[in-house]
Amino acid sequence: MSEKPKYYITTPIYYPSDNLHIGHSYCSTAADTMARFKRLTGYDVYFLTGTDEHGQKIERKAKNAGVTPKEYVDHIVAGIKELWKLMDVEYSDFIRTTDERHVKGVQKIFRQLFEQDDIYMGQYEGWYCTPCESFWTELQLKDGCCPDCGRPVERMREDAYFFRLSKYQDWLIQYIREHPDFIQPPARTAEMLNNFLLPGLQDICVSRTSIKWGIPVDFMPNHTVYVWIDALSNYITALGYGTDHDELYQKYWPADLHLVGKEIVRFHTIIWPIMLHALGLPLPKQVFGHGWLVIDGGKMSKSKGNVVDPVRLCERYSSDAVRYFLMREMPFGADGEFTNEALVKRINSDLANDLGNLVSRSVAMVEKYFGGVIPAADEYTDLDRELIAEAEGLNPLVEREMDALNFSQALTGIWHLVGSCNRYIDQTTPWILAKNEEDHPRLGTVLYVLLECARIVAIMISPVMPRTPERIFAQIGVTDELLKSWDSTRTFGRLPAGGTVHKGEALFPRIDVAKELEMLEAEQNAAKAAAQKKEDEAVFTQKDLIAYEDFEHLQLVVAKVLTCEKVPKADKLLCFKLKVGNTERTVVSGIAKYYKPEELIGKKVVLLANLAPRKIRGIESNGMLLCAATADDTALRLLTVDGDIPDGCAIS
RNA sequence: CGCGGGGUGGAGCAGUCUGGUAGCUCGUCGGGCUCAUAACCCGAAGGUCGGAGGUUCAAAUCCUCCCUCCGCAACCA
Repeated sequence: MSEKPKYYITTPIYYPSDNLHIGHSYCSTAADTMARFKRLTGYDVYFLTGTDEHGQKIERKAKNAGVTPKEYVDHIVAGIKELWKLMDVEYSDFIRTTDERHVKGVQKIFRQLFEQDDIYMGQYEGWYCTPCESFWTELQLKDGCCPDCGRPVERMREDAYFFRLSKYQDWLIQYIREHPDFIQPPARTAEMLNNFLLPGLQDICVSRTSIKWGIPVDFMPNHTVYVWIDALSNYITALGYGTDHDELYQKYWPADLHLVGKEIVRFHTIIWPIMLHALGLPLPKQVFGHGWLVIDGGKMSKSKGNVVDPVRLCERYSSDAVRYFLMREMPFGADGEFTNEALVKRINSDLANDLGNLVSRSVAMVEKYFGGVIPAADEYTDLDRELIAEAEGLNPLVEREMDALNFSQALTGIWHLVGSCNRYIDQTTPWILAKNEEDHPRLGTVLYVLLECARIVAIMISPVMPRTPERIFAQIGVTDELLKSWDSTRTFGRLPAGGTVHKGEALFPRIDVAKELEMLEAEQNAAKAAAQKKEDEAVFTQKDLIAYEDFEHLQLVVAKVLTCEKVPKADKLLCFKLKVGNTERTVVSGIAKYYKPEELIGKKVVLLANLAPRKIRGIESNGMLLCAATADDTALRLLTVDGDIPDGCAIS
């Protein structure tokens, strides 16, 4: 037996803080499509997916839900596995970063990097909250105090591990330049070089003591391994790297393709290659950053209530239809707009009208004119030969496009053949041939050509649509596994005459677009309303009690906005000139997203007057304007004073 | 002047690297067919290719400047 070439493909490991949305399905569908294509074309494929379960956000979510972090993620992960089953995402392995094998692997990697001095002990400066034993960065602080308990924090240094990215910077720049295919699409290469690599890499802090929900450094257990060191390692820990059973690692590493979203290309093309190189391991052959599914021109977000649920779509339209839409509608590297209308129209025109109807009418004619028995082809005419040439040309075309991850182009090519078949029927008018006995050999040829084309199409679409091919085979009477193989599409005419066709249900029933959209919209509005309601019922958690004197420290006053303008080159900042009694002062506030400067002039607002001054974007800000905001910052309103009262008045 | 990507008939996109009749899908209008899932086939209308300038015999394509949208980065006391 000849050894099959291997192909190792991965998805990112998803963050199970919530159920996954259609964007995650997009990535996994692409990976699965590629995996299926490679299997079909003779590769020994290993397809890895999983979940990245550590970190503060999950710790906090679990706390809010009143369960342990592990219990929390177990629940979400179960849902994710169900989703992949529903969508026919057939992975070889599913790794969770809480798996024992992963934890052990990461600890070993961390230790090795430390022992060879690529990770070193350094000092991390930040703000420390003694009661909470937590370190916070400047940004995490809330009103200069601990975001958890609200108590004051103090400036402290703590020991922390750092990873020497800087040491490998020049090597990586050279590697990327010598391997132009490493980062795809090519625009991402320029982005990485210009934005991160050429300006110079900083060593990054790779351990935290403030985060408990993570992998402890085994030789210094109060330190937790930084999330990206943890997460990226999954691609090799899943293969048993560093254990006594590393057969999979030996066989499949390096990965042929890491499929990732464009937002994490950076970690996969900078930190990960440096980690691997430091460990003396080969690099993945390619990292492909795909685009996002956007809605109304923007990201999907929970709080906007516009998150598209893949489960709902698959249940309603079949996973094959959803997978087809995702792979066909937009070029893989670029962002693409997701709309219900586009989805339903694609299903109708491409799947129901073009493909489904083609199979249906072809099979119906064989039943009608030949009693369901597949006729033999007679002489081919030029018209036949033209169609046959297109069908035979599909194999190399699809192979080329799929290898370049141009899913959309591959499908376009396949559908061109479907269109040609429909045209062929009109050109050959089989229903007229059927009227004359002497035309029956010709009629048989026409129908044979159509069925054979249907067989080829069924095989071609199978990586994208795993279920539909069997339904087509059943209708056109293909039972022999050899006739379902990729190689069998290279030469036309493999379908044996004499078999029987079976007209079944419509492959893809036509959808009433207007009705469907109305229904989907109603559903979406309900979801939006639910999201809104959830927001309104924001969880309130009482912080520790404080003494009245603590409150007295805050000097709150009424201030009148004299002028207000945008801070140049900062899209969140507004700069205010405020009148406070007989004084004036400048305050900078990050609320430009929520207010136009001119609408604030003259307003009486609430100022925290005795906050220590601070330079922001070169402007000294003296105090802080009080605002109310939702937890996710989708809505924010300034506090203003009700009625007429002079500025400068104290607030208590 | 932080980095990157867009702006092409009503909608969504291709074409731009390698200048030379502006293409595809959907929609609209007209026609044809009746094998088929009111499906299929043919034809038509509809574009100063974001704007201005330049190079050229010739620019969606190359150069310069500008406008605009979207990400990333920065910024959020």
